[in-house]
Amino acid sequence: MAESMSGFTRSHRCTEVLNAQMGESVVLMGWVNRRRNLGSLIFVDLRDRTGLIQLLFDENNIGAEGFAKAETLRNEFVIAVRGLVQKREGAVNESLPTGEIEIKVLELRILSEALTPPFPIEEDSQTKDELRLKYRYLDLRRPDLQKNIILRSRVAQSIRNFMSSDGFIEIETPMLCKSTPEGARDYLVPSRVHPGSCYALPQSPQLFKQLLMCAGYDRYYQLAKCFRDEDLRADRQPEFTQIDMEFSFANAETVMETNERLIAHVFKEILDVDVELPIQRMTWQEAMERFGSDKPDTRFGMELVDVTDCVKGCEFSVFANAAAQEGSSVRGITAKGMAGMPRKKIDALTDFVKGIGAKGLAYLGINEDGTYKSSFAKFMKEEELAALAEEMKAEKGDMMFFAADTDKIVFASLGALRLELGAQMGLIDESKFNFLWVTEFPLLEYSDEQQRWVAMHHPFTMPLEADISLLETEPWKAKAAAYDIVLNGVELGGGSERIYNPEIQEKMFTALGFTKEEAYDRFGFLLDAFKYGVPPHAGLAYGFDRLMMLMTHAESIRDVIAFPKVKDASCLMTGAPTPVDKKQLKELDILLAGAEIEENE
RNA sequence: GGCCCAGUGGCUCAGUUGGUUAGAGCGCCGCCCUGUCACGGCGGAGGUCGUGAGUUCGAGUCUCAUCUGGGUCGCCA
Repeated sequence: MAESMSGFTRSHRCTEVLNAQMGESVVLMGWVNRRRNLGSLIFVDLRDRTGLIQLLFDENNIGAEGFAKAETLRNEFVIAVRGLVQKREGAVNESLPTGEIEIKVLELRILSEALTPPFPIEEDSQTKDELRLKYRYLDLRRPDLQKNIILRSRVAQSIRNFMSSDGFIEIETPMLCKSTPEGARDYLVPSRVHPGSCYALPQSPQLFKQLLMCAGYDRYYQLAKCFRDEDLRADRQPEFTQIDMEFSFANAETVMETNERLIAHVFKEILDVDVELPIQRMTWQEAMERFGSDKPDTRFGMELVDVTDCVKGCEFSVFANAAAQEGSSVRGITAKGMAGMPRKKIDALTDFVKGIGAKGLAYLGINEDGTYKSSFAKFMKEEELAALAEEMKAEKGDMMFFAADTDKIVFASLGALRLELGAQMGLIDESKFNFLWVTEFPLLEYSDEQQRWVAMHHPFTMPLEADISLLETEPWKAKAAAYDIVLNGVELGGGSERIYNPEIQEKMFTALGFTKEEAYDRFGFLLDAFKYGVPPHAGLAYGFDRLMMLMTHAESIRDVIAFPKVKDASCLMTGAPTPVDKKQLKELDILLAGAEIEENE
């Protein structure tokens, strides 16, 4: 039987009692975290979002009736107590901030009883995600998750404070937008008033923020909800939050400089971490050559080495063929001290890179006695192997791995292998925050699916000034005035200078294979806007969830989002998405393939 | 869409080469206990092994299919 809290006003949260005087009367409310019944003494750890405090129930204080009620308390009951703050008579609990004090309870109200939870409400949950997400409201009671969610709020506040004081205006942009087939798949929202037509949920506020620049708001930012109907990953949800910003009369330099100050501000304020400024910069080309990735984890070395020249004309045809072909190469990485790696493990790594797209993995280990252990040594001369080892800077006891294929596959497989080995060998210092700007991305990339060149970033990305002329001749060689911010090998965010010159924009559309009509059909409102006076502008957007994941050292993005979705984009708690009422569909004038159709209704 | 991993009392797991009544810890229920804090002691309930089919004298264990969750490739301008 639930009791009323009438007459009770909470005086403190649990750990806030530390601010109270000894002997002071307090009123606390919260959840029963654990009870310890000693017979005629009952201890209860009361929990709220601030932590725990011990309650003492003694018949001498609370009376027979109150004590009998205390005996019925179970985990997760919601209770209110009135009592006195006192020093503990027994031992101090060193592991609690409130470990020296307790509340001598004089009055107890049971505000809400609780079923036994389906899994323990405790830190470092071992429970399967499936169950945690079904009962997310219970999962969210766990202290580590509460810590993440509360930290997220603090980070958001810190960002807002910085942006506001740096002259940015927070502006909301629409959730119901125009669908544009470029980019990720849209979530569509059918229109009732316009049968057959749909809104799209925004993949990002990109076009709106550019229009805000046209409108003269100069510096905009927003914590924007974004939606992409693509498959999920450990760091990808179908709906997520961007820290989105745009600057007028600014170039990449200004954007990067401002964001370095933002990052330093947030990391100092929230984590007391000093981010060394300026943040290191690296061109896309350099990132690929050295790390095989456009988002390198610079917390450890094991960089890629190009040995194409070294193996040209050797007898090992896999190497020789790749070395001879334009756009292909042979590259390697050296795993220090791993020459003794068992064959089984090498095979596992080979399977690993095959999963990335490589055809195989060549290895060359130098045993302590100077002999080789290798998948290809028999095809090569002793001096060729020695030259290869020297190029790789490998010594006795080291293991080298090589990939020979198109550059794209070589980079992808060695980049992934490097991360895998780095993790396996324990080379990664998890306490580090290594930021990095990756600049000068290619403007275009080839889409195998669409059989054409598409914008790597988006179609409004400005080419580097020196490359503008390439747009009409060899657009695939053009580089973009785009930049990504990378943290510990995770793409935190990206941005670019935008095209504001209609002639360049037209060339860009041409390079992408759009006719002028198609371009106007999709983006006419933006192109029109640019005719009425547009400032040069540039911007950036971060994945806020990813930022939080890294700041909290969470393993999954789900651990920093209150109500995340699972792999197939459904919500295990609410069951969304669900079939909808036929009446709703009828109003929207839509037929769904999966829905039952009954004509005579 | 492909590949990989997992699914055994409420939770987390063990379960040997297929072989009697499927185990443990925690939790839960009951009794006892005045200084516990992962309280302690005694007793108890609770699972047919995700689902379906197959192989077999016999399946938690082997095979196939399927469902659920996780990871990853494709995808994510």
